[in-house]
Amino acid sequence: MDMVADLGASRLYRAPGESSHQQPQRWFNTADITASHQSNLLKQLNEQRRQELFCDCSVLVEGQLFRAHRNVLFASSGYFRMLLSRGPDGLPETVNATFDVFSPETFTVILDFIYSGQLDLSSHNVIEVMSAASYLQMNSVITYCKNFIKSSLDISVKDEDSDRCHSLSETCSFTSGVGEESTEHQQQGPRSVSPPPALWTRDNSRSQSSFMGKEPEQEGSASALKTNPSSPANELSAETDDLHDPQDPLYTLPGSERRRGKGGPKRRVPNNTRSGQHEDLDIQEARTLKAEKAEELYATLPPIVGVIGHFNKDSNPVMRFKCPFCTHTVKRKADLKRHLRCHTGERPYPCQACNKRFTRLEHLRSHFETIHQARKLVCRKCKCQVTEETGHVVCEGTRRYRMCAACIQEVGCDDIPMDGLQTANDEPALLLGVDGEEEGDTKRNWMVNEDDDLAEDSGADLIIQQVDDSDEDLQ
DNA sequence: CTGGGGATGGGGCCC
DNA sequence: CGGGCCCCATCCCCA
Repeated sequence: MDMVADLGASRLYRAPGESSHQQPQRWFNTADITASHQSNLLKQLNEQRRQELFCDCSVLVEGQLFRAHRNVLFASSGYFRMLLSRGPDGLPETVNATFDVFSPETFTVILDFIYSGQLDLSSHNVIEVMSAASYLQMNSVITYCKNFIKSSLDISVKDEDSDRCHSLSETCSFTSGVGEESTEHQQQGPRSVSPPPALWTRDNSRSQSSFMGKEPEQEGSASALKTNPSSPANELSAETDDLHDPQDPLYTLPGSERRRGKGGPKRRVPNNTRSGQHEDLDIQEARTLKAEKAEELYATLPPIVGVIGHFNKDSNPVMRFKCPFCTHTVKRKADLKRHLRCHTGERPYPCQACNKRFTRLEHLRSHFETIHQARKLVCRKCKCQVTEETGHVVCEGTRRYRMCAACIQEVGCDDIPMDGLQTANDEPALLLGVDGEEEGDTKRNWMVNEDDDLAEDSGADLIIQQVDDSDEDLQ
């Protein structure tokens, strides 16, 4: 057999006995062969499982028995790897495992994935499947679940996200479970044995919407996340925190801004390629979708579970609300809703000046006041107390801070590239609306519209100005 | 390497 | 129930 072409990972081989002069030629793409072989092998194994042929492993989940092959489980799950590789004397003829930390339905989804590569995720089971996958140490399933949740949460439908949506849909190709741990990053390769579910399309926001609306009647089926205090499922919280694309401005990782290093705030690239009318329509549509998706997000979360926290002095039970993602409980439902943002990554409060997003308005306000408004009456250099009159406001890009007159003089205006000295009543540009008109609602100062352009981060610019903050009062 | 300070995030709870 | 305040923990930067 001659190798006639090298196409990267896949190679083309000519069939035996065929010379290059013979026509027509039959080409064998080894990648196709491999995919086909793996697919057939998996089908065979699945069939054997269904007929309970050669099954040497019994898994009991809440009383329901599942039969499987230990080598398949071994190859698919870190948990089973540990379970099945212990003991110097080898394993008995049959291995039994018992689980009470997830439901039989959930394990069915997991097992079907292992044997078919099809992960039957829905908005109602994704949390429990992810929890079970975490317990069973099936990283690829966790990744799929994360992507699924992220997609559910991805309420940003900006054009700039299209490419990411595309890549997301690609990374959510649901591939074979066998050997997944070693090949889960090769999902775009020829190994993919099944197409992604219908919802994973390029425009995943829309498809997700339609998907979400597909199973409203199963609301009650989404049981609360079952956690085992000693189980790896407790890693779920950390795992869930990880699900956010650090590049996604709407769902940045908690603290990811800082982890990203000293690079400036991410700038949005204006899309000039489309007509204004089309853009307006899209923006309206995007806003509608965004609102709908936020509703869907909370509608599809696992039900909030009321648990008895403790007994008060009258021996009456005190109800608390349990987070479906972690073990945290709170007194008030509203507090739980706030807490959930640390799991969902939702950051609904963007800063007008730097586009950094926050989970809470108060955090945004605090950020805006300290970073962009120089509200702290302290000299940044010598830390001495200054007043609004004596503290000169130094602008560095979108950052503003105060320096006392002495420090200003010490630094020397010659050393500071100054764009000019603004008058006391000048509003900094970043506090204006995008079209330059001052907003009547001062809240708009730190809120940014989705279609607003970012304030330019003139990183090198340094402007010293005296500011009368009296009319910058935010509330 | 280390300690201090700033920025940020999250929880409790009051209004 | 949302907004807001206070407090604390953590991370990061810088001297």
